[in-house]
Amino acid sequence: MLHVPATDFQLADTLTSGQTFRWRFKDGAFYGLICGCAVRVRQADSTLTVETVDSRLTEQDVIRYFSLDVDLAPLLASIDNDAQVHEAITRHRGLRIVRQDPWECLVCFICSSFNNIVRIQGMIERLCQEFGSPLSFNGFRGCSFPSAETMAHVPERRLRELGLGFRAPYLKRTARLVAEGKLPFEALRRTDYVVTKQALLRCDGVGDKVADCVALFGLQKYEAFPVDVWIERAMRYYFRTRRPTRARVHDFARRHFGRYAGWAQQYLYHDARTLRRAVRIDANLPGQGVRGRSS
DNA sequence: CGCCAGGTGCTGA
DNA sequence: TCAGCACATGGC
Repeated sequence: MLHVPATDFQLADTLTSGQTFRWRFKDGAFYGLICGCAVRVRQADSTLTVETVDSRLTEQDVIRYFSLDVDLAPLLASIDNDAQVHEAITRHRGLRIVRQDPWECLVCFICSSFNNIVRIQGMIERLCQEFGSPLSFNGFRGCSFPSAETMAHVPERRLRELGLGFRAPYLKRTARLVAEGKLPFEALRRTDYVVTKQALLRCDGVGDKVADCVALFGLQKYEAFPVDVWIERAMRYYFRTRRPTRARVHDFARRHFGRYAGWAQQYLYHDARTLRRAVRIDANLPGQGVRGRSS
């Protein structure tokens, strides 16, 4: 059991903001994997409690995964450039971009195209149960994420049987590319955003939006600004006259928000979705109801 | 039944 | 460069 100091951090906002797909909330805690170790995580004030039976997990792993080493105040100040993003920051302050495994991140966001989050989660979970290794913990049955080598050898038909649809051939070809070492994640982590994005775009099933997600969530390219339907809607705020095409939105956002545009994107995205969801009932997620508004 | 979901690849001006 | 379309699947 690890107790990790976590100031200026909101676990629930972070794990329900759509950047990850495998965390599950149950009985007051989040169940998932950090660095391949099955964990149960909960937050009380400024302390994170991480339970695990895997002795390999260190406090440093947790700090790194949740980006607790990032000084949030100056970062948020740098993107706090208009009333809309200011509201989003105020409502969800403490939301952080996590550091995901780039391969897992790539697969998840290839699955995300033309899809909804609930179904993406199901697809990923079936993929792990079928081709990952079992990892149980406190009655929580988890699975490791299948390697690129494993997925490169799975027949496309088997992927389709998991409900992956037209993404099956994309995943298969991308897995082969990664297994052959033609997408060197660790090298990309050290290079700049433009080169990284170019490399990601060579994968099948990866366009501008997915490449930006992997660059942002998997490789910490904080300038990356993924533009999906939700962000497109939120960005109409800045486009009173011209029609906000995705290319124009992307260009504008990187100029308007600067080096940490990706963080602005995540706050805007999460805020837009929680506002929409506030009128529905969603008992699966904590703190996602009507919050911070009086009427 | 129609519409929507964290889009991408392909085609034709 | 850019609009128009097909693409699997499930929830509402």
